[in-house]
Amino acid sequence: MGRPPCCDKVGIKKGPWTPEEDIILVSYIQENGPGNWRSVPTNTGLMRCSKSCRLRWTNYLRPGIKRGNFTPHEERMIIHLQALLGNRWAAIASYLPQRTDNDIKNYWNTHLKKKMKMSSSEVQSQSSTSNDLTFKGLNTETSNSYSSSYASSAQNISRLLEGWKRSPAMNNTQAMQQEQSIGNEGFESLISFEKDSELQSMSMLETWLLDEASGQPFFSNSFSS
DNA sequence: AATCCCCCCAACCGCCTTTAA
DNA sequence: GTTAAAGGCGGTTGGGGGGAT
Repeated sequence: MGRPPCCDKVGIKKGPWTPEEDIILVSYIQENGPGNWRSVPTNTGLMRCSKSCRLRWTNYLRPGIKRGNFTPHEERMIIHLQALLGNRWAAIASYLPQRTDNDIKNYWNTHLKKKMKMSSSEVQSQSSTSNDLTFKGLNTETSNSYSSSYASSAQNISRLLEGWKRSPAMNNTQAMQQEQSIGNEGFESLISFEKDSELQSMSMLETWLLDEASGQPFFSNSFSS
């Protein structure tokens, strides 16, 4: 079976978008809203496939997208979320509403991956004497030992959390953060699961994320002394 | 000044999931 | 319940820009 790629159709344009195409797409979405991408090429006359239109909108044209350098805070969030969720860029992006999953993925692949590698090799040469590796790496620099031990437990947690429905209830702050309706991966739900020790770790991470969002490093308060 | 090399990122590809008929 | 189409996501690529030689 299988289905032919939508962009294989004859006459479909590929490659970089022109400003004219951008204008057409943006003005169409301003009038009709995003969604029903199938009808976009037909209704706009754009020689692009629906997928390409959606991607252009979500990754580039959508309002509220922050471009340019990542802040240290964003960087830390990405590192910790990647340790928690793995390469689930869309889920990670839901915690950084101003960034697209593509941006985060690119940033990870071009900057952070390298950084992590370097710091892991540094730590490997130092870590043989350290006993409390699990949270040491969370303090300022992320270490390999942190990411492997912490990630593995966190990934188990995320597996436990699979199938969670996004919480319909959202407080004001979260609602603001979710202005593009990317989705809430379960902040509130996380906090309500306190029994399981692994889930307690999860809550700690969530607390950290919330603290990070308000500019207060959680782990430096909790673990550095 | 010319060429090479590397990095970055926008966009594409292919697979999986969801939805609708 | 089945199937086809659309939507969504993560991995990958390729072209452009900029620094190094």
